[in-house]
Amino acid sequence: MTDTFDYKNTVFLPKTDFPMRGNLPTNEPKRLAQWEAADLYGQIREARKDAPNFILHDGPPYANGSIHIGHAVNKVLKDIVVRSRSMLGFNAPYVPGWDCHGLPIELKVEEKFKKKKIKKENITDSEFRTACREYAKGQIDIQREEFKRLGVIGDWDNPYVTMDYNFEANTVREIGKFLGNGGLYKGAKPVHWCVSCATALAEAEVEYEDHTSHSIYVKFAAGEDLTDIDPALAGDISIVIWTTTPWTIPANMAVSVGPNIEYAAVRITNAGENSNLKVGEILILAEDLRAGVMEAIGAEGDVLSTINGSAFDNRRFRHPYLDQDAPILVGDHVTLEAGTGSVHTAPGHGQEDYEIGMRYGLKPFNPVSDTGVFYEGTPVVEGRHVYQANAIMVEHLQSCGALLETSQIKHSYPHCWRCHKPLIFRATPQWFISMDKNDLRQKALEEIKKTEWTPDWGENRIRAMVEQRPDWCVSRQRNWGVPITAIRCACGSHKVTTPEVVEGIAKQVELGGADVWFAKDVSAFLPEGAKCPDCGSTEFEKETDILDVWFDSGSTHACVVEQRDELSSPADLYLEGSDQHRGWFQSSLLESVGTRGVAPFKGVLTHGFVVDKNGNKMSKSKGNVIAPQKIIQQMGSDILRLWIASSDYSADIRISDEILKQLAEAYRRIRNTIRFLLSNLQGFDPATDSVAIEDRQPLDQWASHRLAQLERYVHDCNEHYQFHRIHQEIHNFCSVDLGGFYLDIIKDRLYCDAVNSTRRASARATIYDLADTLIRLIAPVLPFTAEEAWEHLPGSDEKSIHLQTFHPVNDISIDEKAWESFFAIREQINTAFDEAKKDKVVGSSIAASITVPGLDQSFSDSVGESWEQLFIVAKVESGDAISIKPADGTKCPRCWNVAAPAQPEHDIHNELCPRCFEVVAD
RNA sequence: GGGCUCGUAGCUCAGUUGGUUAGAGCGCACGCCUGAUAAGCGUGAGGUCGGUGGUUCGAAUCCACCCGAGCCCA
Repeated sequence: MTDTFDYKNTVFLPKTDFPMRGNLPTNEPKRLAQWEAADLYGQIREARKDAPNFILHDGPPYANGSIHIGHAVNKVLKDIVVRSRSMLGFNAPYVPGWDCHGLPIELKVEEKFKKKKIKKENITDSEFRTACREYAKGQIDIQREEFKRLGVIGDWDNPYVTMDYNFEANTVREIGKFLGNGGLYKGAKPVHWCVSCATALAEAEVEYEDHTSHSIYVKFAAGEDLTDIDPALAGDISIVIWTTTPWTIPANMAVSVGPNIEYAAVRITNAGENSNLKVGEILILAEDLRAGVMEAIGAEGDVLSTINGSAFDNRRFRHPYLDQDAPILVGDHVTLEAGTGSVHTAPGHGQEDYEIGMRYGLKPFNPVSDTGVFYEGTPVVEGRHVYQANAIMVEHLQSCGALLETSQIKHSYPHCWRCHKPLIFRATPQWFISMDKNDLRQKALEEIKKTEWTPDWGENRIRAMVEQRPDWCVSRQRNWGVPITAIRCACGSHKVTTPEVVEGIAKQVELGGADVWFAKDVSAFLPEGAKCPDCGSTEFEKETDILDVWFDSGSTHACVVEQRDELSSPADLYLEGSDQHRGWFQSSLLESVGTRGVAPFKGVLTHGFVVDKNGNKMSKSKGNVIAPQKIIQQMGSDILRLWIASSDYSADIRISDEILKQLAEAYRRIRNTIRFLLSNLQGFDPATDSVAIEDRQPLDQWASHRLAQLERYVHDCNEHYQFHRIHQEIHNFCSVDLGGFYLDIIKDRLYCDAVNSTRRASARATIYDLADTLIRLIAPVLPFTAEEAWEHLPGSDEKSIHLQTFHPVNDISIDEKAWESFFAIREQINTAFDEAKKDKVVGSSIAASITVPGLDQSFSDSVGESWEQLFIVAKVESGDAISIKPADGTKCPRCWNVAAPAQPEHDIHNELCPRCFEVVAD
């Protein structure tokens, strides 16, 4: 009889509908649809409406192209912040946004017209802008779906969009504030200029790439007697400059030398093959660079004398071929890194040249047009393009006797971020936001100090940048953007553009978009009979430049955070990649400080960039790009999110197939642990079946204590944005504390004890806590999985897990020392078991009898478990050493423990152990 | 070239104010179980803490330089 009695049905084996495999790629979209149908985001807002705000303000991605892995990292980190703050009890609305204006979209739209064979001349600016608007809208729709698929929760139906009329109107108001307070001025400065795109570029739009340039050494002859400086300076004297931009020679205005540099007067003794050198003439060179220069120009000479650079201050030298002076300027920007120690200075074509030129009263002279062609009347290069002018200039300088040497040099050179053509520096009329007017720089630095930077080195980084940065050039000579709505009088004054006028313009933009500025006559924006406050004229013109897109996005605190009811300013957190110290963090800071005197954020969090397994950046050419779409399709968003959460974002974040595989394994571990917990909660009702921690079995108290520790740890990590520690700790907890110990031991109770036994009830109550807490803790990182598990948790709120909060676990103190020594013995026993099993002494430990030295019976008593239970063996005896042998006795056919049967004479249940006999015989 | 940052086992991460033979999990190898089973458990092997020099009784931890990588700038 006993052979055939099936005890399996009397054992409470785990059972659950929560599947072992997540099947994420197919299940996640369904879950998204369910959340959307239920308006989960709206539900959360309603649930948290009275809670304190936590405002994470979204930095707008540029509305162009599909999202890449960097977008995914950024948006998921934001989402984890938003979800965790919500579960910490905050009201954390998330309003995503997009940056819509700017050159990249213009270029895309131009391409589209080109493909349709429509010439630029045949479309109006207005039509073009409409096309840009449509294109941006399409891009937003693409990215929105991709972001949603990542599980990012937010107000996707009402995002902010920088091309919305309201946003544009508020941008007009913001730039108007700078105009009103004098922070905005029109000047001419050399700016990075792309002659191909015919526009000025912001620093953020410049990329450095290798470029081969002409390197030239050029003589500038003395234009006056210099013997008062040093008697050696008699005869045929020249100062030698070195430059890699020969095309700027037509705009040369001066030669700069260093104040702390010694210059040698070198008399040529051997001119070698150099046709533009004569024996006896004297060259002025930095002494430290003399040897190298002499070798380069193929000549030999004697040093007659050395003279400090400052001695040449303002002395007259002559342009190599134009009938004009090139005075000597003394400046600290001159270095001995390369060249001759004397620097060709063209204030219209270089930042440093401009600055020193200003000090000496030299105007920035620029003979180059928007498209890079030299203006009419420019000697030698008139009508030629700057790209061609290098060769022309080299030839001309050679023929006029000024060129000493020319060669090719490969170096890093600024290029346009869009068309990748080499840039030039070109002085043009531009609008600037002054860093010093109204103490903008100083105030910004003070606000930086008040902001909480995560990681903390972010503060140093942005401070150094703000300390050094030049005035902010906010002009763009393009179409697709918010106009700088200044009205100019012929006298150059913009004073007619009063705050009232700006507000009137903004009102019109609200109704018709920024297009109205271009569409209407200037009179539409001025009051009747407006007169220039400076000259009394009544003739005005509209400025035509548009704003740098960084100004748009820098204004989001004003156009979004201050505008929307659910948000509040300043935001609690801005969270972006570390490149934004120079980008959005800075433009937002400067805009806000310049208009409101305070930073728009209380805290700033930055993350690193995604790199491949070797730590190298991802690029198409290297073929090491990993697309988020592919990961989602193959593994699911929760895996992608787990990767992001598990990475320490304060440095670069690595990704590879191996790393993803590892995360998939980790996911499985967490999922299966939760599954096991759920499977042992059949019929459990937390309302009636919970057990107070004081009343639980000591072993269960241990598990509860560990859970409480974990919960506190995760809580703390969430507060401090230390997400990777959360994953590490949860995973460890599942593997070591639960799988490797606790769950293994309580299986006996769960499966075999009587349904209503105290010990089983205690374990089930603990398991419920474990499941409930683990599901909450993973929810911000694994929103899909958490929701699915939540549905399977008995007695859980019918509302989404994402409406819940974290809650502390009741804790109870345990004897940590005693547990430590227990685990130490356990480890030794496990090692012994491993050998015993390999030697085939025993198979499973449950059928083994062991001896253990120095057992502390009081521990076993205090834990309320027998040693047999704790070690999961048949018999434990005290002995001199650890030994293992097969256990004597009968294997209970129900619980598989080896023991003496309770009723060997029983008709049916003659092999059952006492516990099982009681349960089965009832 | 400059500023900031990073470099601990194959992978992801710990490592408190410098102090005993540098930790965890995963992966791997070798076993066990077959009542978490396209699961679960155990044991084990892996590191001259990027390199070199220095400070110190003592350095993964402090300093200098170098190498590699990233972001930003020139």
